[in-house]
Amino acid sequence: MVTIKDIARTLGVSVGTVSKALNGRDDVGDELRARIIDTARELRYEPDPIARRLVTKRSRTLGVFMLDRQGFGVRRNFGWLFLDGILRGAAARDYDLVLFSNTDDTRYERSYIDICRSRRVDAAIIVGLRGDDRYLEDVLNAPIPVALIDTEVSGGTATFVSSDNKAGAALALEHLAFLGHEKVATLRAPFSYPGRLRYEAWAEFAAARGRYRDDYIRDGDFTPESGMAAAAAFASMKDMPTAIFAASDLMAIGLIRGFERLGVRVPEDVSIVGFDDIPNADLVGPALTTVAQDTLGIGQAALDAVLDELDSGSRREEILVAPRLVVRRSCAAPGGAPDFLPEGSPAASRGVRRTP
Amino acid sequence: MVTIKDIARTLGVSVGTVSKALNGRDDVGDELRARIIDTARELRYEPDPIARRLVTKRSRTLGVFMLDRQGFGVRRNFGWLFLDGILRGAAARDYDLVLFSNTDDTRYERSYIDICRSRRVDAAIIVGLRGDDRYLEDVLNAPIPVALIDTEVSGGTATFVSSDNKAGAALALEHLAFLGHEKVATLRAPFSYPGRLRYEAWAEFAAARGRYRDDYIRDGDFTPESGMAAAAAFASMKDMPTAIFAASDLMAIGLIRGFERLGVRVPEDVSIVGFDDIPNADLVGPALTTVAQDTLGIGQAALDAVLDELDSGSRREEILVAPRLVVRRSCAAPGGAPDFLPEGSPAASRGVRRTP
DNA sequence: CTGTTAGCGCCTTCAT
DNA sequence: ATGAAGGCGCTAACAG
Repeated sequence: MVTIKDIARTLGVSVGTVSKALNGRDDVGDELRARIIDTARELRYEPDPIARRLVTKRSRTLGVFMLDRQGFGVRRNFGWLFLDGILRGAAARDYDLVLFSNTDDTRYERSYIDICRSRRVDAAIIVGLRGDDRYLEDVLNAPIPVALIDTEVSGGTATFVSSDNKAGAALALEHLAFLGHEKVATLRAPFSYPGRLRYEAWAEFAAARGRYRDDYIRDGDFTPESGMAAAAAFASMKDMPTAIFAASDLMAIGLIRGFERLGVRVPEDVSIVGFDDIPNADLVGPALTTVAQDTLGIGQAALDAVLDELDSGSRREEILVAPRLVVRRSCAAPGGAPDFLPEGSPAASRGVRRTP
Repeated sequence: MVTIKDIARTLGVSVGTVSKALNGRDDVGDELRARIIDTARELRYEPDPIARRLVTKRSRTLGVFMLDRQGFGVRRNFGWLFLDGILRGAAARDYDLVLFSNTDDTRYERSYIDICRSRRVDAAIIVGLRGDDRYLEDVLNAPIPVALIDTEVSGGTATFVSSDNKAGAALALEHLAFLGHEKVATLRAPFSYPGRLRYEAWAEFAAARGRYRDDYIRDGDFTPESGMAAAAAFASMKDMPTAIFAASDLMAIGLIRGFERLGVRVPEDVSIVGFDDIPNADLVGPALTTVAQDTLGIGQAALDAVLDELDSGSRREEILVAPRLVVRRSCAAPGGAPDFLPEGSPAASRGVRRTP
């Protein structure tokens, strides 16, 4: 490992001068600076980040916490998708990421913020924090910048980042309306915060068109099983809806599987639209039309939020990232005509994406 | 931030003694040690990892590289699933993980090993390294312990960790045989190393039973599209196979979608078995029977490998982790009877798992 | 057993 | 414009 001391010695100057030259300070002669930079390159000098952060007190490192009490892991926890955006943003701004997860309880014994303190990370991004978390207080009063993604809580000194759930639901509902659906039901997930927002959008949309009906509301718990149960319930109605807005893809797929089992065709007999755009949602038969969360954008927004706060001290309360509609094959016009999306669709004008 | 200096001062002892006491060295009086530990706790002292690693030259930190030239990200890159096991193992052994990914090229300008050196990480786990990687040489000659997961290369000083692909394929083929299939084709992916192994298992299995046929081999590239193309090819055969072993789930699902479009029913007319158990493979219709990679076990094995090498200096060349068969609904007996798995199935005796 | 001394590699006053 | 010196927080000899 070559150090500034080495380059100082080979040039017969002092380490202080080398440090200044390398850090672009203006109190060093132009000619000397050039020589210093040259030999630094020749010697393949690399500043030691450890030593630097010991004196600067900043680590250029972020803590990322993937909270996952159910132990779903990368495989089944949507929150991991935000990591793409976080990683991309961190790389762009030259920060390192240290990753924590509480799938087991090993590190759950300490508050996330405590972990941050002991690791000397500059800021934290926490995915999936829940309202009853034992360290909630700590997080909301953290002394470092914190962004919360995919969370049911907000407030405190943290920045709340999420999809614009109501806008996203509106996208789906407008699409169904545009296809000609008037009898649009919802499978909601009222126990969760985003679930409630998505439901509210449905309720407002239905009410605005005079189409609000209590019996077009079913409750699920985000699982495919709850979707299958709801399919049976909807199928047994005398006045069955022609389209269903599910508050999550998993439930939407459950609806599809449930209808399939009952001989109800999707999309010919009933259109289904989901929310999230989970991995491989395009591979279930029929490929799912859904509201895609901009996971990349959310991750990046969270990262930018904490780093901006670090740089400028200015904190954002809340960042809502626009989702977009992904039109695939689980929705059709009520008659059973193939799905289509002509110019002028209200959804299209607000960020629709069409995939084969 | 309270330092050892603080606790030394409040106790009227020297920092050296405090350091020793806190690090469990035996050359310090029991009574003094107790008092030191007590006041350390009272002062809520936290050792500064930065300062420590500057002097010890060890960071208790691992570098994890998710290589992903296609930019698939968490959403579509199977390799991310290994992170669960890596995280779990790291938490258990009290190591931190710093995560890198090359979805963009920002950090791709430097060798992964270089990045490790500059970050002073103790060891590295690299997921998805390819044979034509520009830094291959560097990786194979790394001065720190390295584990390679889900990779086409091996050799050098790195530990190679992967699923036992041939054993996994055999599991699938034995299952098909047990169901009564004699005309078993394969959709292979010969351009990849695991793909070749899976194919070899098919070829050996077929040959051993006198059932090897060139026209039961089709080539794909791991995409659903290649599966759909293969479905068309198989469907047009005069002597169509009754079962197909696909070298990946994505291709298996492509086969299903392709057959669906052609009116060939799965599993009534043809059974499909995949490999990997990608997320939501249980949600495609019909739920996919497949060989599940033990992603958790692989991640943990890789982590243990590098840490063991760090501790003991003993390196493993290769670690093969046993996959298991997951029986779902895409396979049936040739006649079209519902799929079943009675006691005594050869697959069952070697780690089958049945899911609804 | 305990204290003293020297750094680890870098940055930053403060002199010169 | 350059150099010398001190220190970030900790560990590791080496003395006593």
